[in-house]
This record gives sequence, structure tokens and C-alpha cells, in this order.
Amino acid sequence: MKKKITLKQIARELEVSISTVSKALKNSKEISRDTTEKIQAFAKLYHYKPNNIALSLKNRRTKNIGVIIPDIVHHFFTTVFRGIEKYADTRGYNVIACVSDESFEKEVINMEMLANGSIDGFIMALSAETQRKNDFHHLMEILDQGMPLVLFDRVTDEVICDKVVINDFESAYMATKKLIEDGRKRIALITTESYLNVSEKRAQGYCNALKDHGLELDKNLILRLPYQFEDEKKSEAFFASTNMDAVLCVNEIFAVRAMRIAQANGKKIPEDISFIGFTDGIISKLANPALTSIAQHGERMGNVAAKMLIEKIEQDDEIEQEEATYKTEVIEATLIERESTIN
Amino acid sequence: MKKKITLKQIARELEVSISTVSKALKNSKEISRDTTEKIQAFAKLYHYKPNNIALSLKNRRTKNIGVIIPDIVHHFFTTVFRGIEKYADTRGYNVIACVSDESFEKEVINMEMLANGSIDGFIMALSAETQRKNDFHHLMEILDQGMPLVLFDRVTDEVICDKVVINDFESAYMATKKLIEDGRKRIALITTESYLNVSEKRAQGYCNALKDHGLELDKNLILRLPYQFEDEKKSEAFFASTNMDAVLCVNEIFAVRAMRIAQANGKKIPEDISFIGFTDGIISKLANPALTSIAQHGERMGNVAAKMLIEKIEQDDEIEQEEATYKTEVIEATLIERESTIN
DNA sequence: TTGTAGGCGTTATCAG
DNA sequence: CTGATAACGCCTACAA
Repeated sequence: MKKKITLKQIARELEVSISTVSKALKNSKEISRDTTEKIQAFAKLYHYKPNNIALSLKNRRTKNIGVIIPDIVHHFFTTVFRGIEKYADTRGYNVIACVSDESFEKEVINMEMLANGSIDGFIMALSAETQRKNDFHHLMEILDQGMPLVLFDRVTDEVICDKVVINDFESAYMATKKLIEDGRKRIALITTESYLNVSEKRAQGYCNALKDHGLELDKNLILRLPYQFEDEKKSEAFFASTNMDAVLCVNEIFAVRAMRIAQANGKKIPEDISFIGFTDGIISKLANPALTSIAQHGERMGNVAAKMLIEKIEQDDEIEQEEATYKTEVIEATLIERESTIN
Repeated sequence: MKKKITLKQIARELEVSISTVSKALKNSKEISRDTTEKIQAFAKLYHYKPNNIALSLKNRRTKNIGVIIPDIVHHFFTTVFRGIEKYADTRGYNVIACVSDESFEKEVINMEMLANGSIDGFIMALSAETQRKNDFHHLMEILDQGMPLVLFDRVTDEVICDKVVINDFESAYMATKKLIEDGRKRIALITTESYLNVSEKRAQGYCNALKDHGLELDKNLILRLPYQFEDEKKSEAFFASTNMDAVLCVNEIFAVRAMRIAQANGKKIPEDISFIGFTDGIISKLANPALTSIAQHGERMGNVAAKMLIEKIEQDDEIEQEEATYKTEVIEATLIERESTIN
């Protein structure tokens, strides 16, 4: 077993100084051809690679970016993560992944761990609990330390930083409008509890679309479900007691579950009732019938977020805090039509 | 904006030496009550936290573990990842995630990046291409440097290290046996191309079960699909040309796609034909009909892998390379019966 | 009780 | 052309 070799060892072995070795390996023209070759050969032989940690310490730059997401077993976040990872990779950055598990405390702890030098910047989506509590002091602190931060999807107006979101309002509006134009009159909405601002925006898009098209907003047509749930009773009761001919769901899982219940009640999809869900993941594609859904383009979101972050990181040096300028990128969601709506 | 404060700055500010500060913050009894209090108060005020990078350099220990998986948008790997992350978190470790995208080259590059000091050990599943090429020199090198490595799921006998796998052979055997006992006679297998050793073991379990129960192995009943594919033609042709009353699939996506085709052909599930898939993910649960599947307990796998790795990391100090001993943990898969098989 | 010095691995500056 | 020195931030054995 040969532990990683260091400059010092090479230097000792070859009886030259450390700095000569360092320069030779960088092809510095200060060093003679001879020694350079000798040193490089030796280094290659022993698979010399500079130690990242030492470099980080010296450069005050880790080439790591921290990503905190609420849940890794969630198709959308996973997709964003992939986008981040892919872009980061092209720029030579590693991704340190932490999961907040929708918990405020875990979010805070993870941020603190990473903020102590492990990374050059954050990309994150707020945990449900953080949104519920409306407490963002940990984000403020990070920003205060001059560490770049990009928020995506689950964002908040209370923190001033770079953001990437989709046009939730507009896309829900569009989807609802499509249902109306298909001739649907009683359009239900299945959403989460109200503290998730993404859901809230989608709900608003739904409401406005109804209003603008002369349909009355019927509260009985709105079902609010806990974000993570196993129990279908509430949904079953909803379908049993409510008359509807279309359903908009704020995510694909709600949609597929709802479809199953409707089918069990003898409804035909899309003849009797159409469905549209948010998050165009594999579940939508493989559903039976395949679900019409609103693609959030998570991978692109991740790409954009990573790009924004790395730009901030790398410009930070130059501008050195003149007056940071923040922007919010909006990714346009698109409707993917499948079997669960009338074509 | 206040950049992170360092020991040196505190020392200068308070006009004491760096080491006094360091000791005071550690409550060393060498330092007088007075100075200790003064220093601690000051440190708290400025949110002092030791710099991880400096600690890593000093301790030659990063408290990071590197995870390389072939694909992050994949329910099983995601689940394992969560298990790793959760356990790592309890032990104060961060997880650096890299995705090989099923590519040998990306796997090698990622490993090299991380191996240069960024992490204390690896957890990984081999990329498809690596398994196909049967080239493991990069793993050997890592081990040679004394860096702990735990392989999970996609493992190989050619590398001697810690491993976590499920009992692929046995569980495929069991599942096939169940189908036989349900009275099925013509049981198909839908699997991947042969270089994925996991699929191969499952296929063997299937074959042996047939043999042991007096059923002949019919090659026409085996369909090999590319690992990632969009095109259903091959599957459609298979279902059109082949007569079968049950199907075992090496993953849930194959299974759900196959079910759709069978249904489109007018088959009733499970009356005319039953389905069992591997990977008990959300897709199985939400399928219509819900898919009977073999749970691989990814989260537990991740847990176990992380535990094995961290143990190795932390014992490495003490034992300092006496004679490393490696083990392979087997996680027992379990059959979750749902609507796609006869109860 | 406090401070000094050396080292973790690297690079950059300056001197020889 | 080569080497000594300082610095990145922290810790610790050893002086004072």
C-alpha cells in the first residue's frame, strides 16, 4: 500500500527543494529541462496529484458547491440535482449534497456545517417547515458572510438573492384554461396545505383562470392534502361526495392517486373526467392512462442555478463586493399532453 | 458584510496569542477563567466556527464521504443515497455526490477528483460501462492508497473490498417459484443486456426455479432490453409473438411498461397474466394495477454501506493496516404482493 | 497562565 | 536555474 505521495517526499527522494518540484510540475520555465523531466517522470510514476485540501486552504476556494434539498427521493428534486451536478462537473466543481428532510433544524445544521469552509456557495430549495415558520435567519447569515446563494423552486421574497423558479401561476392558469376550453365545467384542484408557496401560486393561477372564464370558484372543489401521506381516505371521501369533470393536481403523485380512485369509482378517463398534474416525471409517463402534465424542466433549472452560482462565485473575487446584483430566472413550464385529457 | 472570522483575528483584536484563543475556545484549563470568558464571549459574538478545511488539512481527515452512483434519477439509487446520507449525518459526515451517468470515464474522473484529499472513503455502485469493460484499475488504485471503499448493488468479484448486495439469485428464485405455485406455466423474463451482473444473477434465479419445478427453459420467453430505452417496439413484438401467462421483470420500469402493452393487447392482469418486478419503488405502488414487486430495501442498504465505510475509516487509525478484513453484507429482499399477481 | 514554534501540503515571492 | 520563506487556518508540544 502506497499512501498518496506529497511534494515534500518527491523533493526528499530527488534531493531537490520542494519549490523546485512544485515549479517543475507546473512546467515553469524557471526550471531546467533536465530537472523538470526527472521530476515529472518521478511524479508520474508515483501518481502524484496535488492535495485538494491544501489547495483549498491556500486558495480559499474549495471548488465544492453545497446543495440542500428537502427530499432526495422525489423525482423533481432529483432532476434538478442532476442538472446541477452536470453543469458543476463541466466547470470542475463537486457537489456536496445534503437533505433537509423538510425539517427546519436539519436545514440549519447542514448549512452551518457546510458554511465553515467546505463549500464556495449554496444552491437550495427551502424545506416545508422553513416555509411554514417563515424563519430565514440562517440564510441571511450565509449571505452576510458573503457566501453566494441560489434558491430554486421553493423560494421566498424575504431573502434577497439569486433565484430560479418556474412560472407557477401562469402554467396553472394555462392548464386550467385548457380544461375549460375542453368544455369542462366543474374543475377540481388537489393541492397541498397552504404554506408551500409553490402550491399557493398554482392555486392562484387556477382561481384566476376560472374567474376570467366566467366559472365560479367553488370551495368544495378544492381538496387540500398533507404533503406526504399514505392514507387515501380523505381523497376517497372527496371523490365520493363531489361532482367534477376535471382535476388539476399540484404534483403528479396526487394526480395518479386521484386517477386510481376515480377509476375505482367507475369513471372513465378522460371521457368522464380529465386530469392534469404538475411535475412531468416518469410517474406521469408510466401512469395508466398516461398523465397529461406540466413539465417543470428540473434539469434545466438545475443547470441555470448552477451557472448562476458559479458565476457569482467566480466574479466575487474581481468585483469584491461592490454592490451585488441579484436576479430571478424564470423557467417556462410546458404542458405535455397525454391520455388523461381530451386531445 | 462580515467575512468569517479566524483565530488570528480574534487574537489580534483581543491582544492575546493565537494559541491562547485556541485553547480558551476548547475550555482548556491552562487558560485563566477571565481570558477564557472574554475570548468565548467575543467568539460567540462573531459567530466563530473553526474552518473545516484547515481542520481537514491538519487532521488528515475530511469527514466527507464520496458517493458515486450511475444515475441519480433512479428510484433505487436515490433510496440508497438517502440511507447513506441519513447515517452519515448521524456520524457528522457530509456526503459528496457524483454521478457517473453509467460512463466508465466519468466514473474514473470523479474518483480521481475525490481521491485527492476531498474525502475519507468511497461508496459506489459500478457504472454499466465499467461492468461491461470489466476494467477496475481505478478501484484498485484507490484501495492501494489505503482509501476505504464500499461497493453496493453493482459489485464485482474482481475487487476485494467491503460490499453490500441483495440476494438477487434467491429472490428471483422465490418470485419465480411463487408464480409457478400460482399455476403459471409459461413464465417470461424481461431483463437487461447481460453485462449487468445483478440482472444476470436474477436471470439465474429464474432459470433454476423453472428447472427445479420441472418447467422447461424456453429461450423465446426471455426478452433482453437495453438498459435505458424509449422505444417499445421490441417489447410489443415480444408480446405479440409470444404466449405467456406470467412475467418476471428485473426492474419496475420494465414491468410497468410491459403491463401497459399487455393491457393494450386485451390481457387482464392478473387473471390472464401476472407480473412481478424488482425494485419496490413508487412506480410499483402507483401502477395500475399495483405491481407485485421485490423490495430491495435501498435505504437499509445505504445505511449498512455507510456504517461499514465509517467503521473502516475510523478504525484505520488504530489498526493502521495490520491486515484489512473485508466482508459482504447481504440484505434480504422481500416480496410485496399487490394486484398484479394472484393472491 | 500565556506564548512560541512547527507542521499539515501547496504556491508565490524573493533571494541566491 | 534553484532554494528558502511566508502564508492559508488550525492545533499542540514545549517554552517562558
